Amino acid sequence: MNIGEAAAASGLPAKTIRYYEDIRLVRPARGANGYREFSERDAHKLAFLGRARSLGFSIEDCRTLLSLYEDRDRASADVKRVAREHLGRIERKIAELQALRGTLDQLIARCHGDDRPDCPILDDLAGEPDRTR
Amino acid sequence: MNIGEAAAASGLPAKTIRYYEDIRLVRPARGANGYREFSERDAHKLAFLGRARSLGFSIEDCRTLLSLYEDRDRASADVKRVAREHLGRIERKIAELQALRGTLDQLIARCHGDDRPDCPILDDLAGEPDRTR
DNA sequence: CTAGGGGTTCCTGTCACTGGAAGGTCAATG
DNA sequence: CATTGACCTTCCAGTGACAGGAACCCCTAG
Repeated sequence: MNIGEAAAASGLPAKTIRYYEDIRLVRPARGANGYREFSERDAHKLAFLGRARSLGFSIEDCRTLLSLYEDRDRASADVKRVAREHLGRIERKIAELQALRGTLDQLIARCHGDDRPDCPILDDLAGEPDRTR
Repeated sequence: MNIGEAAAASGLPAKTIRYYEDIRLVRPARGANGYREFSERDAHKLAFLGRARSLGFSIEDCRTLLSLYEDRDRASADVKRVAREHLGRIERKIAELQALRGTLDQLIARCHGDDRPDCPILDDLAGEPDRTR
């Protein structure tokens, strides 16, 4: 199957598949005309990558997960560790964004948002002490 | 004040300040020796930018906020709109990450994480239907 | 024979910096 | 006066994970 079919089968854009070949995540065969030839196994790998990426795993994590997937002697502990580290990063990111949300929420609440120029949001960004809080 | 002092005063790395000049967020004067010369006003702007960036505003948002900050005839509604749009992006991102966390949590919980090879995390990534859930 | 819809490579751009190389300038010291 | 070391300058490359587009090749149908 050529790249268009592989894209349809895996749900990944052809551009992305070419990129994955560039960084050696997949290594499709080549036909006489220079076209990539994807096996079922290649397509399966691509779908695996698509799902791993949609869970937010980095490309390097994907590389690790893929090699674990293909290793019949893997230990599930290794997979779990990768997933847990990823989960930790996500949780830290959530906490960080929630803190931002809290700050922004407060600033927005205090700004009347009309056609007058005075604005607690700008005051805060300018480092001015807040007299209304 | 030269770039090192401006960096210390604003809390931004000198590299970042040079970059901000590159993209015309600040326009410090130049001395006879070619060194940048930052006024108090410049330093204040840099600190403003640092705070806006730390709230997660994009550079383009910062550009807008800075011009609003410097416009005495601004309407606070304009500032509030920028902030609300940013807040919306943050909230969408939080929701997205929370969904990822939920999925990952479940997968991790079901993986025994020992030295055996069978692993629900890999099974899920491989697209296999789950028999234990 | 031509048109179109595949495919190919290569280059550029994204975002907001960061690191590093090669070299100029300044203030203090020997 | 020469040197040292801290500072400054510019320019180039890399980050992550692609996306857009140009220029060109290939295959099939009409």
